[in-house]
Amino acid sequence: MRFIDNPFQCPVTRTMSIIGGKWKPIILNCIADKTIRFGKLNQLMPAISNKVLSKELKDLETLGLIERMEYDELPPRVEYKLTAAGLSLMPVLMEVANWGNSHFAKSIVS
Amino acid sequence: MRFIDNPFQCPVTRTMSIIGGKWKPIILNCIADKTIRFGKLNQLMPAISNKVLSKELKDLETLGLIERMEYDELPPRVEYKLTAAGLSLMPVLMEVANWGNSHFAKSIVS
DNA sequence: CAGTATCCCAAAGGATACTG
DNA sequence: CAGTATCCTTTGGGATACTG
Repeated sequence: MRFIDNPFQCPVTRTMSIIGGKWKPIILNCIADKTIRFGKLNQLMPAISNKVLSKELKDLETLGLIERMEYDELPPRVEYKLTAAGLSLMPVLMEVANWGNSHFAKSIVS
Repeated sequence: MRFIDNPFQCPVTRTMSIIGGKWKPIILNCIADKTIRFGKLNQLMPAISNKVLSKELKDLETLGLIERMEYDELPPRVEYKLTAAGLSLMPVLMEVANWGNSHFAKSIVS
């Protein structure tokens, strides 16, 4: 129980540091089982700023949850997709979503 | 898929706003199936400041995840325990922890 | 098209001292 | 004992303009 001294040794906290941000779960959900381009992601999430989207994608790549594929074309093309690790997160996100739905269903706008 | 415009309509994001903080999952875990006093929690988590602990507890109470019981004694005694909703979160936290353990096991100090 | 660069703001969290 | 009050630093995120 050492994480009581240092929360970042707690597996929950470490996972949260990955998916706990405002946009990361949504980005993962937008990628899902597709390969998708930067611009398409931006279009799916009009409220995210350019800077934040690119930073989040970098984070996710560094964590090994998504793969970035750059094609040598003009205009440039970059595609993202989930890695096996990224895919393995999806069921966890579903559990989290299920809890959110069953306990705060009133405020949902679908 | 409206949450793409407003992440707080996303059930994952809403759940994260509850358990995504630095301390809330740890607090819930420290309470677990016990009733526990403020001072005891502070002692279990020496790294959390007084102010933050009391704020987090208030948040969790407002959310209906814990119950606060105040006894009219001197010195004062206050005890906290999980509500049914709070308990229902524990399996979700376990899933999250399991993922964290299986994907980042190297950095764990137990 | 897929980003950077720059500047800015709000919110989270922390340290310390104090109180009914 | 169980908190408040005050002040401060850090972090996350956003707006906008620019570029290879």
